[in-house]
Order: sequence, then C-alpha cells, then structure tokens
Amino acid sequence: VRKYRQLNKRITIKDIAKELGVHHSTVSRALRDDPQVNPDTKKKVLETAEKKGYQINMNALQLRGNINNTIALIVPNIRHTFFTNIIGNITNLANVKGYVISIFESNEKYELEREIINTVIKYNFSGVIVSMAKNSLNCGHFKLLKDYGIPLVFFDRMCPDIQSPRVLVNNYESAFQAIELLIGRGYRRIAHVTGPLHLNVFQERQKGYLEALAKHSKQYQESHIINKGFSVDDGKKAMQLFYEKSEKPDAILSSSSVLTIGILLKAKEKGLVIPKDVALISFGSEQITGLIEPEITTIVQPEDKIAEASFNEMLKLLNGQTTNNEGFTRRINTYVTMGNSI
Amino acid sequence: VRKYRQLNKRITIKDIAKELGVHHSTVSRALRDDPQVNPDTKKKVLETAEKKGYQINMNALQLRGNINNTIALIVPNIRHTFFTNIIGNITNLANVKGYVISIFESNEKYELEREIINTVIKYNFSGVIVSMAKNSLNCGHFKLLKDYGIPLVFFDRMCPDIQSPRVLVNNYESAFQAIELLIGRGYRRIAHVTGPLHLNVFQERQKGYLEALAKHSKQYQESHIINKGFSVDDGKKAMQLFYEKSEKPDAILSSSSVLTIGILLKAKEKGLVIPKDVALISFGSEQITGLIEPEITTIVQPEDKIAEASFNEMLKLLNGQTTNNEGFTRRINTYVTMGNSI
DNA sequence: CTGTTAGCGCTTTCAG
DNA sequence: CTGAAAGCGCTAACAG
Repeated sequence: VRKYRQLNKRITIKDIAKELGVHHSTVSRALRDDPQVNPDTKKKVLETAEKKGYQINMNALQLRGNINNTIALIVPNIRHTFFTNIIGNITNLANVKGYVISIFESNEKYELEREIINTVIKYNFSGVIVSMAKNSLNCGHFKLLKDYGIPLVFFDRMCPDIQSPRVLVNNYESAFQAIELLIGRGYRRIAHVTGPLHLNVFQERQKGYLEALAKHSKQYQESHIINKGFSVDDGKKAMQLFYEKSEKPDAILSSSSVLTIGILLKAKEKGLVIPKDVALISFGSEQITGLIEPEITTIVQPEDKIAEASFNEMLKLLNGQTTNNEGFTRRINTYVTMGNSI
Repeated sequence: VRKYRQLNKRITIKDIAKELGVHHSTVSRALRDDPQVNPDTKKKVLETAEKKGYQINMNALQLRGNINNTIALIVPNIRHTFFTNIIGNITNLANVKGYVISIFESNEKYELEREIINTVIKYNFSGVIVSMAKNSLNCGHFKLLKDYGIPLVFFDRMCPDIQSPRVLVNNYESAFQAIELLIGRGYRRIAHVTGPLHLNVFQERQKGYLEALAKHSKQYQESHIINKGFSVDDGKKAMQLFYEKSEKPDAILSSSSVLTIGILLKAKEKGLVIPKDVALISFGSEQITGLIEPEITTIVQPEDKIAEASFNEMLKLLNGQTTNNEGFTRRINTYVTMGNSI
C-alpha cells in the first residue's frame, strides 16, 4: 500500500482548537451547531474554520460508525445508451440530495462484478444500485453485500435468488403488445432478435413474443437469441440468418437498441427498405425525432423513471423505511413512440 | 449527522485475531504478506479471513494517511454525449487500474462546482479530473484543492489561472481548417454558432474561424455566440436569426453537437436542404455512419484519447512523476469524418 | 458551558 | 517471529 504524496497538511479541528485556545471537542461541538456551546465561542470557531478552509474528514466520521452518503452504481456496459442515461439521471438525483455516486462497470463479467462488490465493501459504500452482468449466473457476491448489511437495489437486470427491491420495466407486456401491434398492421411472419434467456429482461420479452404469437395462432416463429454480448455485429448476423432461411420475416422485434443498429445496417446493405420489405420495432431510448431515417418505432424504456424509482428505493432502504429483505418488484411502464418503421 | 442503520457487524482483523488466538497486529502483517510472519500463521490467517469474508476497511487506512484509489470526475453536463463518452472511457481505464471513479455534475454552475470541490476534500478523494462549469469565472475553489495537495487535471475546459495539466483538443486549428475546407468547396458566407468566449474551447474556435476568414479575405462574418447554455433550442434560435438577416449564410460551423441538432431541426422546419441551401460542419463525436440523414461532416473530438490522456496525467500526478504546479497543455488532435452535409 | 477520555480499524514502531 | 502501544480525526459519554 502506497503512502501519501507529501500533502500540505490537512486542517483539523485540533488546528482550530489550538489557534483559539480551546479543546478540540469544543470545536467539534461548535461545528455541529451544538446548542450547548457558548455563542461567542461558536462564532469564533466558525470564523476560524472558514478562514482556514476547514473541511471535515469523512474517513474519521465513517471510522466511528457514522454513515456516509456514497452509493455505488454498477452497470454491465457503460457505453450503452440505456445505462448512460440511467447513470446521468441517478447522478443528478443523488447530487441534489447530497449523495455521491461512484460508477463501476462490470463489463458483463461475473469476476469483475464480484471484485467490484469487494471494493464496495472495502470503501464502506452506503448502498449499491446494480444491473447484473450477463455472465453472473452465480449470485453469491450479492449475498456478501447482505452479510455486510449494505442496502441493495436491482434495476433492469436482477438476480432472482436475492431478496432486494427490483425496478424493472414491464417487459412481458411490452413485447406482447408490440407483437399485437405488428399483427394488427397485417404482418404475418414476425421474428425476434434478443439476448440470452437467463436474463430476466430477455426471458420476459421472449415470453411476451411467443405468447402473443400463440394467442393469434401465428405459425411463423423465429427467435435469434444472442448469448455472447449484444453488439452491432450480432444484429447484422441475426438479420443475415433470417434472410438465409426460406421463409423470411416481414417484421422484426428487436429487444436491444444496439442490435437494432446492426439490423438497420444489414438491411441497408441488402437493399431492404423499411418498412416495405421488413418492418422493425425495437426496445430502446427516446430518439431525437426527425433526424434518423427511418425513424424507428420504439418501445421506450423511460430511463428517468427507472432511475428515479431505483434511487427512491435506495433512499428508503438507507432511511430504514423498508428492509433489504423485501424482494418486491416495481414495474415501470414503457411507451411506444411511432416512427415510420412499421 | 445520522448514525448507521444497524449493520451486521463488520469483520475486522481483531475478529480474526481472536479466533486464532494471536494479536491483531500479527493478522495485519499476515494479510499484507509480511515476510516476517510464520508461514503457518499466515496460512491460518488467510484461511480464516477468506472463510469470514473479511474485507479491509479503507476508512481506517485512509485515516492513518495511506492514500486511496478514488478519483473524482467533474463534468458540467452529464447528458452531453461528449462528457458521457469521457465518463465511460475514464471509468474503464480507472477500473482496470484499480481506481474508483465518482462522477459529479456541476450543471454548469459555479456554486455547485464549489460544493463538489468541498465534498471531494471531505471524502479525501485522491485526485480530481474536471471540465469546468460555464459559470465558473472565479477559480478560487480549485485553488483550495491545491491547498489540500489534491492533484488536479483539466480536460476540454480549463481555468487559465490554475497551474495544472490540461488536456485540450486543438480547437484553433480544427476550426481554422474547417473554415478553409468550406472555402475550398466554394462557400462564401460562412457563419459560426458557438458558446461563450470566456471558455477556452469556444474562444479558440472563434479565433480559428475569424483568422481563417481573414486569411482568405472573406467579408461575411457572422457569429452567433450563445452565452446561456447550449441547448437544442439555442441552435434553432441561431438558425432563425441567421435567416432573418438580409445576407444569409451558405455554410455554418457549429461548435457544439447539441446546437447542431437545433440547427438541423430548424433547417428541416424551414425546408432548407443540406448542403444545397446551407452547408454544415460541426464539432462532435463519431457517429454511427449510415443511419443519420444527412450525415453530418464532423470534427471529431476523440473522447477515448482525451480520456486516456487525462487519466494518464492524473496517474503521473498521483505517482509523483509530475507535480501539480506544472500548467502545461496536452493537445489532442481532432479529425474530420466526411458526411454529405458540405 | 467546556475539558477529558476512550475508541472506531488499521499500521507501525519498539520491545521482547 | 509476535505482542504492546500509539495514533490518524472525529464524536460521545462523562465529569466537572
């Protein structure tokens, strides 16, 4: 473990105490506006603190057992628009309430996620908001968090065997309704491009897809389930595969906005016109309308609401209004922005 | 100051010591792989620590004066693609090297930025990477950081009176060359939409714009300088204003990608065809080519390189390879991606 | 109203 | 090789 570079000495309550000829406990009291302190003393202490640029040392506080205001936010992929927006929204909410957010990226890896959890414990973070890594089939590291009594909230992707608040979108209904929307518009051969089914988001969407097809007695059923990452290239490949089959889809539901980009690029490459040759509806974020061609009909996951709900659940845990042992789920509704892609 | 919710007791070296019947200082040594410790003892300690899920308490370490691995990253606006990408890149680099990044948003406000600096000091962050808020004309809070000996690196937007490493793009040359590019293509009335000139980025770009015009003896010179935020609406307004003048521009340089969106939307609203009616070149990020219509010719600020350079400068400061008193500037070169907007 | 004391968890002398 | 003791900055209980 390295030592400090030579820091200019930190100003402590003892420095202030010495300057004023009082005891440092008096300074401590004055700074915390203890009513017992003589107003004159208090005034002098505050002035001196201000003059010297005193800042309390949170490490000392924390060591004594006072809680801090730091929350760890763990996301699988920091570049993904969805997570970027979540980060932005949560950071804002937190900063306003005086909380400090640290961002960690698991890179979809179990090992990294476990390491991050260890770091979180080492640094005494007050709480953890997490969207689980794709490769985290084992959830033991989250149990460790609970051993240390650190509040935990899942959003979007959750671990089914951990009892903690979960903020999820209504994946099943959203997919179901999207398929019905396509069927209503006359599409008959609807395909689904999606991620691995061990993740709740994709499982629920796939279920919605299948059950909507079943309800309307549709025979055609073609899911391309991507297990290893969800890259633009994976979207391209899925599209390629669909078009190598004898029966080609006339509409596609994409469960990831990154995959959608691949689908669009491959469609362009193949000279397919959307929605004439193939329709497309995609899970994703609100777009800047009017600039992207074609405008994609999007099942919007409202990141602001997800962020707010997640942060609020965390606040409740931190304030002891709920306990960490409640495994309830809050569902955030999606909405559809109509483009010209279906 | 609130107290802990009832935490499950944290495992400490004393717990391990008690279980093994040794002194906690021995445990401490064993955990740090001190060669003086008896291999048997060491083995037992490590096993017990593992079994109990021991994690070191960084607060205790920090209180003793050991440095931690936390870096604060302060950005003016977390939703801006540029900053989002910087955040992503720096977080990645940091996580790999075992550093923890906390994100703060100043919301372009001086007061908030000052508050953040105070928080950074309170929490003993090891370093600060910052892009300055628009409203921070006063730089006293950054001086406070130096009083506390906390390493500071500026990127993109810097405070001229603070001597710290700065990572900036070659704004002047980029703007200059963009204008020459437009002139080379035959454009004669080139306008500039930009932000407040007290920020180095916009000042340098405006200088490049003006000097390129002067070099080629162009009379037309129309800058719309936006002082209060750089919203989509501001971009629209700028466009509106240009088109209310008698002499309308035939090309525009936009110094912000957000403004560019406004410009595009207003152009669409007015039925202006790009680049036939007006050409457009914009500072911004790498786009997903092939999907946005028209594809904007973009002066790309390579966020990955900026992030890497900033983080590396921070590492150097943390490792004492440079001192915080060197106010040198590292310039990162932009490059142009050709679209069909000029 | 203020000072004294102890202790949070850890490392680091200094003694054995 | 290991234990004892001190101390990082702060607060809280206790004693004046």
